[in-house]
Amino acid sequence: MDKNNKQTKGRQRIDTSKRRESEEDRLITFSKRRSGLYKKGSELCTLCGTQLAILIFSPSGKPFSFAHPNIEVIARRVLETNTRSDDQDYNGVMDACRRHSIGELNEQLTLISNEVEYEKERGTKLAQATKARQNRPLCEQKIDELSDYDAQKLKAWLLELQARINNRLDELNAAQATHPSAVGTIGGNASSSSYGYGGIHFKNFH
Amino acid sequence: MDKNNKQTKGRQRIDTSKRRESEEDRLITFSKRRSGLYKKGSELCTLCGTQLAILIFSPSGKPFSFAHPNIEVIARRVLETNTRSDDQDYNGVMDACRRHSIGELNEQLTLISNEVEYEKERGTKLAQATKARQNRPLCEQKIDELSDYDAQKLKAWLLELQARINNRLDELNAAQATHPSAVGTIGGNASSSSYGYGGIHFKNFH
DNA sequence: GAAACTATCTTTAGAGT
DNA sequence: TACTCTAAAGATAGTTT
Repeated sequence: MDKNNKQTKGRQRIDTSKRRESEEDRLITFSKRRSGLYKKGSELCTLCGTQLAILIFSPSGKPFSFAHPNIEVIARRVLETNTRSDDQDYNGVMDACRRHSIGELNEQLTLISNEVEYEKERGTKLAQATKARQNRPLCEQKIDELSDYDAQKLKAWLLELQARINNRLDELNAAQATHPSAVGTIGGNASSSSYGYGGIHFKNFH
Repeated sequence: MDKNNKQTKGRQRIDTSKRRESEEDRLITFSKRRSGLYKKGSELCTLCGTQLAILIFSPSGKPFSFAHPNIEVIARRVLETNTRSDDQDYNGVMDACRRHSIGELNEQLTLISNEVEYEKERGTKLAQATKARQNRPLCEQKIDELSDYDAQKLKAWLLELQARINNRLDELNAAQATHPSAVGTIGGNASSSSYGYGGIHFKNFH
């Protein structure tokens, strides 16, 4: 090899504001960067003591997830599903969330997120075993494979939520006459406080 | 300038397997790395055409989120919020977040996530304005302040979900007699698809 | 005290195996 | 297909403004 001729071209710049055209490149990049993202997330957790959940759907629609904490939660769920007996621990997780001043709905969201992840995985596992479920929509798999315990719990929450929403709807109906619909501009108001990477926007809520 | 006299020490290595001891360092690191994580996530979305959601709870329990897609939802909300004329407060609270696209239940998950975030923020804003609501539970604030549109939508989804859950419960009831409780090991099943960084585990669902 | 800077550390694109 | 290697691109810890 010529000394001036580097052994490889090394890392090349790519335009991160464009989708990779090649199917193969996209797959490779997805794999590499997903790992990178998980690692970053993991480090954020350990360095700052945060809790984190990442959900990714690949170009082909495959779901991937990363979360901290969750080994315990997922493990507990597996145990629960297998033996189903401990409300204690289950509620303990919820209480822990509450104590962290995460709002109730958010807590439920996290809970559901876990459901989804767990059931999704279990669905896949079962699918591998039976192959029969493979073509069913993901959402059905998830719901249809909820444990009795989780289904009851989820149902209870949904009922409660629904009641509150119905109240809200009643409220809105009652106030409908006095509710004018005004319209404002986005750009003018949002520009000073919102920004994005590559045209995608995000928010922090303080 | 003398090249040997560096202006700064530049980036120093830190141990990513340990929590930052200093409260201040932790806060700074959290802020910087959260941005970095969002950026990585964003790039992954654009490069590979994936759909993504990230939820982070800061050490103090504050929720942060990032998702792709959903700019439209946010945009509509900004419009809505702008009609209320307290844009200054709104801007002060807003920071950043990104959105792209996702699968069925996850789409709903993101939707709810947005609901939560939006309502939480709006709840806070209103609380600042009126002070009266401040002592009400967050969850009530959120539900009670849902727009008619969102409330209807959320309700519709809940009804559908509920129907599926009821089906599942019926299924479980019917199968109860024939349902032996099989027990499997966690490690055995999960090991082939889970691994981790620094003790935090994640999974891929194939 | 947030934003900018900069030297260094970390990630990763492309190529090879 | 999945690792490994290399060097450039990119992220960021500590500092300065």
